[in-house]
Amino acid sequence: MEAALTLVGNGRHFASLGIREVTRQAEVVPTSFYRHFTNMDDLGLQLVDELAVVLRQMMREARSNVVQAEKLMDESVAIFITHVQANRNFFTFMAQGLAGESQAIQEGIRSEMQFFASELASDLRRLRLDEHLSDADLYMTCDLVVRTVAFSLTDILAVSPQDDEQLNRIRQQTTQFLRLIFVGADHWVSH
Amino acid sequence: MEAALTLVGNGRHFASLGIREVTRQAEVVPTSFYRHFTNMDDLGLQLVDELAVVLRQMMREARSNVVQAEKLMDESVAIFITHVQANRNFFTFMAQGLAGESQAIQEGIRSEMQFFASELASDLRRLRLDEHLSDADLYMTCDLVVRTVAFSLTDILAVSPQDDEQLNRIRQQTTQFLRLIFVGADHWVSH
DNA sequence: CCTCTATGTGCACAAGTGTTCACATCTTGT
DNA sequence: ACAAGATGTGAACACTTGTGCACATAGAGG
Repeated sequence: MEAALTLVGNGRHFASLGIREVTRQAEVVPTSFYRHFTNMDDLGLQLVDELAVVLRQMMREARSNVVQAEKLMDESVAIFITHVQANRNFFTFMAQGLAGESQAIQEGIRSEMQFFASELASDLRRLRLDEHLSDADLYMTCDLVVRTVAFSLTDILAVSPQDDEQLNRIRQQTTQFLRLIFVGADHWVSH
Repeated sequence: MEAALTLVGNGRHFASLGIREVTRQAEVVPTSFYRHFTNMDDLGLQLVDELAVVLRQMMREARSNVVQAEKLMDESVAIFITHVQANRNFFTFMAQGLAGESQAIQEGIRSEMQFFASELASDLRRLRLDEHLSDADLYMTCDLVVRTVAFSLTDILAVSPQDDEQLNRIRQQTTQFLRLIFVGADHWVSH
């Protein structure tokens, strides 16, 4: 799995990886592959499971680090970018999987994002923000937030990890997006 | 190119396609491939060029069909979904390319989206909507709109083309997203 | 009509691929 | 210490792959 991630991080697309290629990178004989996975899709699915762990760690850190609502967005986005940098290959795999060729992997990532959105909604409720929103409208807002951040993933991955200037631009842009969404949520009237 | 699109529409990922595979689908001998392209990346780039045409057609249709600002969003989203259905393979290719393995293809699609966003900004200016927004803020809003719609692409492509119920749900959801964004834009204060 | 260019073909080759099987080795619980 | 299960190995197989070459054909402009 680590070998596959390395290849993905090296510019390859997961869908184009072969068994022999992965085992070569893992410095293991091709036959060994079958001791752990039945095919590449299987490996991908297990990667999704590990991705879930990475995302939850990130969520935990965001929860404990965000103190006041004022800087909520700036800090969350900053934490997101930090985690993407620290797990670049994982997040590359995630970005690829969103439109990948395995429907199962796609669903896995998608459901992980939904989970993230509902957790975010709970958190906002707990912080007593956006109290005028119905549950459905709050969830919709969070869904849009998660999508926006997920999309900015492709921006982050497209620039070199050392290019702090560009990263800063992306960070500000993403924060602006979220700000815009929450201004919308503040003035939202259901119907 | 058509053969490649067919394979992509059949569930394959563009990055995993081989020359022989494509020529087989095109009912042509592998050697013929080299008469038109130097490698698969080259083919992909030409697909991006054609994608640009498809997108511009869609934009043109949206411009001519949207009459009053009231139903602007509903109609635009509806047109988008119609075009995705009519060019499913093209849009699947686009969704894949956003996190694909060819950096050139990625940039092509990305720049196409930017172009779309700036055209949208011009249109809104022309319709005298959101006049209180600075150019930069208006562009940011349009960028977010384009990203949101692009993301909903993955939703559309994930459901069967005949599943009208799900498609309707996606249509409504996307429209809600846009509505939320524009409510935000309405109350946006620059700083 | 005839030539030139674009496109398609058949064949060949070396290299890479997924998967199998029988056999070796390591790790772990008792 | 030892049995058992998990993991790794090497050789082998039938295919598929990308790409090069010499040759055929078709269509268009003079």
